[in-house]
Amino acid sequence: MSDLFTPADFEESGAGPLYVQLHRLIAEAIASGRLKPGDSLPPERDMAAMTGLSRVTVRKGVEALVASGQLVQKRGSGTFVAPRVERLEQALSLLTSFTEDMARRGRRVESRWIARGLHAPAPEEVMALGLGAGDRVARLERVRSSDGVPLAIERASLPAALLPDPEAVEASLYAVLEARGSRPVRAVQRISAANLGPRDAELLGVPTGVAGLRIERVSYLPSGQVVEFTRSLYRGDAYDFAVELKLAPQNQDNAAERIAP
Amino acid sequence: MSDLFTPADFEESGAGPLYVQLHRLIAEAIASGRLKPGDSLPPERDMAAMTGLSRVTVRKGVEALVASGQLVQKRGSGTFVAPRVERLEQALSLLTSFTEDMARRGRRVESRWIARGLHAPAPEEVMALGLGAGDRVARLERVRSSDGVPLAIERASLPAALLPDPEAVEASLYAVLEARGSRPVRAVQRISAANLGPRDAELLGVPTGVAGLRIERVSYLPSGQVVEFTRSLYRGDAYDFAVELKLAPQNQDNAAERIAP
DNA sequence: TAGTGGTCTAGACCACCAA
DNA sequence: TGGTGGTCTAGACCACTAC
Repeated sequence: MSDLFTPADFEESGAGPLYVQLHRLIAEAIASGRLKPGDSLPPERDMAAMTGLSRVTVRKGVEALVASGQLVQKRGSGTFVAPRVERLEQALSLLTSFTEDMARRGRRVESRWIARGLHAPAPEEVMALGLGAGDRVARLERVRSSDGVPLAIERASLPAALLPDPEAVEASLYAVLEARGSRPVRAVQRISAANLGPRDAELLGVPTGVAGLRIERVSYLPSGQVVEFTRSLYRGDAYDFAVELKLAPQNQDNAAERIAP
Repeated sequence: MSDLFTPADFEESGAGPLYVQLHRLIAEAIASGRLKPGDSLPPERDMAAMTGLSRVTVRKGVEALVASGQLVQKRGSGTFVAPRVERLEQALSLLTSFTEDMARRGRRVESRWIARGLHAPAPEEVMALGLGAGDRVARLERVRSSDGVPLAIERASLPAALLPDPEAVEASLYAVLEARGSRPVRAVQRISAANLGPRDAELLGVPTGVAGLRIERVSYLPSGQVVEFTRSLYRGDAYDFAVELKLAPQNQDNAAERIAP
């Protein structure tokens, strides 16, 4: 490992800014398997000496690899190749709760509550939930983990009429809704990607800037009333969403047209 | 705008590293509307003087906002609040091509070809396409844009038997497949998020590290043969995928079980 | 040409971890 | 206690843009 960055190697490593060259050198070492998960990199000061760069430049070269989750830095300890994270796959075409979904594949689910209570609704919530004047909203915010690994942040808003006592929700929101006879039967989700901000990244235990999957879900009762408006952030490196597509039908009365006319 | 960063403001701006404080200050100014799209920030050297920080620290504070697309930096010109990018929404439950999808909402589509040809398959392609010994693979790599804005990178692999002449593909791959009588009727997609590497970021005209939506699609003929194996990267800030969910049925023979048993 | 962001340096101090 | 990463500085040169 100490022969990773001889000054000679570094000279030949191609064009571009020095920190990009270093980034490429390390990324290739990981991709080729010369650096394996759990391996440690030389200390930053050593890498600087070996390459002839300043420590600031070395850190800049390493930065993107840390941000993308390929390297892990531990203060006081060192820089390591990240362990392989097992990707979980979730089927997108079914309306299930996180708890149910994990249970189905035999995983324990832990929830850490960040906030739980009744509030005056934000304008966004009034819109999404179709609230009237004076209506209150139940908010649930928690970090979902499986086997000790944080996987997602979930921020749910429901009309207080449907969930007057948010404190009653323990593991599964849908279980509580089911008991109250207001389990949703239909939902529309929007999926996009975003870099995690400092707060969200800390909640998920990853560096700021890592790519996350952002999912907005609006769920409906059979009557058409909105049950929940949930914004979730999943770790991009730990989650896959899978969906099956069918050939676009010619008739106009299908789900897609309702979603994106 | 020049009163954004008085030393006084900065003193009160709370705890944490200095660059985080600066980041928060700017982020709040954008969120609150005090900084609007198109507005310019003071030059880095000026911000350093106004806050009492070094320029390196100012750059570090701005960095995350540039990576997440909220700010745009132009060498020789300045730092600006990013224009609002109109988010496009794509329905996930239908099997349509990019070209058809855009046409349906009245948008022009441009494709820039990066590569197009017949090759010996990579192991990954042999697996996904179910190729036999000696089979060749047609590869199509292009950047998809709409109204001049790059939206996605598309890397498609097909059995050469189904597409012996990749050069024949112009705008729509599915149109060519349709003409050859081998248009897919079913597909399975996997969606995740990833930070864009330098190469992909450059193709999409965004900074390295921005969050992108990564989509892997495998499409099938009615016979069950695989038609295409496509890996796409969408700009996370420009694309939403929408999908409608239904209540999970109790029977075991449904799409989700086939996708994620 | 003057001003901007992009890169890079040498050196410093701190917080944290492991022996 | 010694070594690690985390933060920060003052100053330099370059490439590019706008005038």
